[in-house]
Amino acid sequence: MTAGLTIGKAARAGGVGVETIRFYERQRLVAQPPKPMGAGVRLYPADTVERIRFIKEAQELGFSLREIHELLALRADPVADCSDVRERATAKLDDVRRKIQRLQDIGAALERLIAVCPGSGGLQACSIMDALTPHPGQASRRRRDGASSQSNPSDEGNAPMKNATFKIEGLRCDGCADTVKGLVGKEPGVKAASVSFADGEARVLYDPQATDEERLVATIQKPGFRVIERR
Amino acid sequence: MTAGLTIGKAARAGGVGVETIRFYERQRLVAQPPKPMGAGVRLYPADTVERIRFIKEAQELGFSLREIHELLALRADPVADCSDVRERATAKLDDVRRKIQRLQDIGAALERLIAVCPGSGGLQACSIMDALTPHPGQASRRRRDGASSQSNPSDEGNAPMKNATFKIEGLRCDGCADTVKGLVGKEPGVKAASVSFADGEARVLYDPQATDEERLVATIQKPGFRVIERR
DNA sequence: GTGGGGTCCGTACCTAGGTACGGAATCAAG
DNA sequence: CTTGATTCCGTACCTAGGTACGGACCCCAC
Repeated sequence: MTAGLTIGKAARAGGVGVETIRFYERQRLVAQPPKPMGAGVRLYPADTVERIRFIKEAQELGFSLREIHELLALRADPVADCSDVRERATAKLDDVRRKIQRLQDIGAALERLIAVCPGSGGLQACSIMDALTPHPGQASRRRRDGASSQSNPSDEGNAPMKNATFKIEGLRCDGCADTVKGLVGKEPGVKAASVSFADGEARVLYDPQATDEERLVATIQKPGFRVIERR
Repeated sequence: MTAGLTIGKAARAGGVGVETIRFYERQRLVAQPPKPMGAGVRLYPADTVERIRFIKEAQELGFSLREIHELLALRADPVADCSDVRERATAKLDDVRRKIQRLQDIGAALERLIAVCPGSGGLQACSIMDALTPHPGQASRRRRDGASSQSNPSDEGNAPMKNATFKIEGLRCDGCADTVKGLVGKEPGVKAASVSFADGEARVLYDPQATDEERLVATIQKPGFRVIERR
C-alpha cells in the first residue's frame, strides 16, 4: 500500500511538469495533499495522478481548464447525471464546429486571393495586397467583404473552382486593367479576378458549373481588348 | 486639404478604439504623428487610418500583428515582390488548414463520444466520463488514443456514421457489459460502442458501409445474450 | 556527515491583443 | 470665461495556460 508519490514522481506519472501540478493546485483543479506528520514533503495519492490525466484528456478534446473544473465537480457529484456531461460535450462540439466554420471561411478567402495573385512582379500588381488595402470610395464595407461568412452561397461546400489566365492585348494603363477587372468580376460564376497592366494578363477564379472560358474571353473582348493566349 | 484627424476621429474612421491606436503605436504598427507646432493634440493623417484598416483586414484573414508588421514593411518596400506576399499568404493558408484539421479531429472524437453516450442515468454508465477517466492498465497510451489524429483512416472525410441502440437481455453484471462492449467494439466498421448494465442496452456508432445491424446483433447474441429491441 | 538532487513557497514572467484608470492639459461651444 | 468632452501619457490589468527563478529546506546515498 503506497502512501503516495512525491510531486516529481506524480508529475512524471501524469505526464506533466512539477510546475504544472503546482499551477493546477493554485487553480484548485487538484487538491494539495497535507504533509504526512513530521515529514517535509507532500505525498500525492494516485487519485491526484488520475485527475491530472483526466485534465489532460479533456484538454485534448478542447475543454478549457474552467470547463474541466466543472467536469471534475460533476464527476464527484453523486447525483450528477449523464445528461449533464452529454450537454457539455454537445456544447463543446458546437463550439468546435463554429471555430471550424470560421477557419474555413478564412481559408476560402485566402485561397481565392492566392489563386488570382500573379505571383511575381511589383506589389502594385499584387491582388492580395490590393485586397488588404482599403480603397477610397468603398469605405466601411470591410466586414461584409472580408473573410467571414462569404456572401455568395454557391461558395459553400467546396465547389471545385477553376483558375484561368489570359494574356490580353490593348490594355493602355492601370485604368484599363481596372475596367476589365470590374467587368469580369461581375460575371456570374466568377469568384475573383485580377488584371495586371504591367504583365498584360488577367487571372480569374471561377466556377466552371456557372460559366466557362469562352464567356470570360467574350467579356474581356467586348470593350475591344484582345485575348491572345489562354492558360 | 485636411491636416489630419484627432485620435478619436481617426479611431472612429478606422473602426477601432482610441486605446487600440495607442496600442498599435506602442507596437510600432503605426507611427505616432508629431504635434503640429504650438498645438496640444496630435493630428493623424489619412495614411494612418488606411494602415489601421489594413491591419484589421489582415487580422480577418488570420494574420497576427507580428505578421502584419511584416506585410506592412513589405508594402513600403520598393523592391518587394508579389511573390513575397503570396508566400506569406500560402504559409498562412497552410497554418489555417492545420488548425482546421486539428479541430476536425477533436470534433470527430466528440461526436463519437456523444453518439454512444446513453444520455441519462448515473455517471458510471456515461461513456464520455469513461473515456476521460484513465483506467489502470492502459496507462500512457493517451496521446495515441485521444482526440488528435484518429488512427482509423476510414474515419477521414466524413463517412456518414450510423448510431444504433439495442436492448439486451442476459447481462448479469458490469463485467458482462464490458464483454459485449469489447466484442462489438472489435467488429470491423464499429467506431465506438458503449454497453450499460444498468440500462440493459448497448449503443453503437458504426459505418453502415462496412457493417450492418444484423451483424452487430449477431455479435452480441453469439455469447448467449438476447437483443430484444432495436432503435 | 556531506554532497547533490528534490521539494517548498512566493513571486515574476511569458504570449497576444488589447482594455482600463487617473491626473493633467487642451480644445470647442455657449 | 466656464463647462464638458477629448487628448495625453504612463501604468496597471485582463484572459489562458502555463514556465521560470531563487532562497531555504529536506531527504537519501555514500
